[in-house]
Amino acid sequence: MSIQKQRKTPEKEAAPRRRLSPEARRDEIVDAAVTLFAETGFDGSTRDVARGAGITQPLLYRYFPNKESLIEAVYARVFLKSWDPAWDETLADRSLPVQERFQTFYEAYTDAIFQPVWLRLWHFASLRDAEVYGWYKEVVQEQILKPLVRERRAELGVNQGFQVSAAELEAPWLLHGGLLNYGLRMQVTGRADANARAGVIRQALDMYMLFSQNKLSLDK
Amino acid sequence: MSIQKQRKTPEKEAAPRRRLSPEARRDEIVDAAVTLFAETGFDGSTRDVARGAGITQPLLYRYFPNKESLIEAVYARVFLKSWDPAWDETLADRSLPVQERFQTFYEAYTDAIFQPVWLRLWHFASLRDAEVYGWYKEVVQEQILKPLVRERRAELGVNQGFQVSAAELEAPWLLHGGLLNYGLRMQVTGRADANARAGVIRQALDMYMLFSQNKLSLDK
DNA sequence: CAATAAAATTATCACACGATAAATAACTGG
DNA sequence: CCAGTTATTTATCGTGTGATAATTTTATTG
Repeated sequence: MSIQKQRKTPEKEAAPRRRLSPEARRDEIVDAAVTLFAETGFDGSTRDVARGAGITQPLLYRYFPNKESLIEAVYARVFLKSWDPAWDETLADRSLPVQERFQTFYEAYTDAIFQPVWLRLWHFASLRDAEVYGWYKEVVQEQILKPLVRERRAELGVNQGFQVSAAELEAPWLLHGGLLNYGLRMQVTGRADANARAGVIRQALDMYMLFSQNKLSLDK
Repeated sequence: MSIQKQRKTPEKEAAPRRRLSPEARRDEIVDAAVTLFAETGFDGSTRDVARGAGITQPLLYRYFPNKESLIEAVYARVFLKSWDPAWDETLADRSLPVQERFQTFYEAYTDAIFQPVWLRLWHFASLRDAEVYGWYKEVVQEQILKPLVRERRAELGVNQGFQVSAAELEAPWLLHGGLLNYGLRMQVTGRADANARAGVIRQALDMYMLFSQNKLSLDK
């Protein structure tokens, strides 16, 4: 729909540039593929990818044996780089309240993933093979939700060891899923307000803090 | 992947049946399209739809002017019938506590939509045009979330009139979105346990009841 | 039972797609 | 500045797709 026939200059059609290093060219192809696939899904054509990268379509096959391997390169580009190692430290910093730490984290995290490219590619990928979803589920659970439960326990003075049960993860999953769904809703309806986002995150954390306090005081 | 070359009987290939009423044939085509598109997305071919319906591909064009109109028929079939009018009464029955009413409702509702066909088609549709998503958002907000806020207010003895502000909808949206996300997670990972589902719904409603009580008592 | 309306099939078109082979042009080392 | 390497393009193949026209088959009815 928004892809056009490539008309860089109205007159001269010929593209002047050529002969990049293999690494640079490969990067450009993946860039173009990310952009296209985020719009159209993975059924976007290799010709359109090539057009986006400013090359001819057969050249693509010098860098990727087939379309599937290009798709895998797109996965790697978008999903693997979406976790910032600094976040682990943010979450573990016990000089601040849990709510404050996770507020900071979730604002940064959603800043990274609440973007059309990430959200749409993630959905397209989840629908086409369960592996990507399984990988994402694992990351969220181990890097975000389990730390949340453990840190909250510590804050409330309850020591149940390092293990986190599936039952304890349900509430965090509900809120994390709610935030993800919020991101999709904002993206589809076109609105994307950072202030409102911070408010929703705050409310989600409010709910968890209240719930966990209530739950743990009842268990005593 | 699971679509095969149609081999009803190993020997006799010819399909004996023909000549249905236009309404019946149309229904069969839409059925087949729903099944196929839920698997492959809307890029599933008209030939595979026809094969699933046991007819030849050009016949499809006697009932639908083009593929797009077939897709719209699929929307109508799957999404429009997904609301049971009896649910409105369930939600309004003030002889029961709000939590109990919405527990009953959400178990029935998720029973209807936590199915591969609904969830996958909904995601495919949301990704391909925002209109479907907008329609769904409206239904959820007006039929489920606003009633939830109003009924909860009444239960807590707070009267703020009929209007429900966007701010008040945030918490319900978080939990509803969390449930939707839970459905997707269960579907992708292959697990679908009705007991576990009821438990998650209960927990979501617990969280909302606790949160709304806390919020409204602070506002007083 | 022949005549007729229309449901269904056969045959086919034009085009877009993924992929391959051969030809060309740009950079590099001597 | 020439030769060799290789990045890039041109040309093309086979297949699958959405869609249309012409033909055949089925059921109904006078």
